[in-house]
Amino acid sequence: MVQEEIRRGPWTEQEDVQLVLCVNVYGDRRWDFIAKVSGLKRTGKSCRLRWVNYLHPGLKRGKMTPHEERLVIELQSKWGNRWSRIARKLPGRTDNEIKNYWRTHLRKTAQERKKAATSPSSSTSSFSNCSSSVSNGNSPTVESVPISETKERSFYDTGGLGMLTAARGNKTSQEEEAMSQKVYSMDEIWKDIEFSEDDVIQPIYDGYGEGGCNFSSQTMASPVWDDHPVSLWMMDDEETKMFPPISNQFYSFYNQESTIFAG
DNA sequence: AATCGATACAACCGCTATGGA
DNA sequence: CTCCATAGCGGTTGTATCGAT
Repeated sequence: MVQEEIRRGPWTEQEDVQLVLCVNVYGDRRWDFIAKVSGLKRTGKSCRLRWVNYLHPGLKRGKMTPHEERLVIELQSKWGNRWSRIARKLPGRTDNEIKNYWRTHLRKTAQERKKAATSPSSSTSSFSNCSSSVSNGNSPTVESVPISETKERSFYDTGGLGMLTAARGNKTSQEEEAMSQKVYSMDEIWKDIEFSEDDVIQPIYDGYGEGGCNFSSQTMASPVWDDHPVSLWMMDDEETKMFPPISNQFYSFYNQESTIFAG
């Protein structure tokens, strides 16, 4: 048996759409199955991660608000590095995002502290505005983290998937220009999917996106299960083969959208 | 204009928890 | 009870981008 090559690295738009379609149809469980029927040469694990951290419609785009920052700091001090737990308190934020955020600030803070230690005169430094409750055994050395002094660009601010797309390939200037005019965000993808599959499956999501990011982790796809209690998961390998990879369906969708994706 | 370091984010890896056979 | 498959979690790494020099 020849092991099929597993793809790694950054996801392409095509893969993203394929995955979204699959999850839309089959739900966000059984990732190995999804990986198989989707035709994606990815592991189930990879699919899940991509979905959870990037494609989930409830994800909030944009940089952390001061309130969120404060919350992260407080919860981290309370619970330590229980990122998934912390993430549950921040609707629309993923554990990965919070983890990365914390790591960045942790490093920043460590540097600041180091600096402060070497120059006593600046010991009060810039952290005086931080939550006072921080600092217990859980968090390594951080006592506080600067809140909202972020001048950094925001990945999501600039178009999320669209920006990723622009960043990913070696686009020609024409393509980049087109991209800048037509940023194809996940929200739009979802709208398109809802539209194009309207008669195939009930839209699972309602009220996603900016402002409506009240997703509780189970909102996604579960309706599919509710509607199909004797689920597709009961297929064995043979049955799986009878399920054409979703990519076939995908291509019809993809073709419709090709002008957007391919320019 | 080129280079380099810092930053932010995506993705992977390894381990653990959980549930079903 | 044990074994196995799968999902989930936390840590780590890779890389694109930006700003400073």
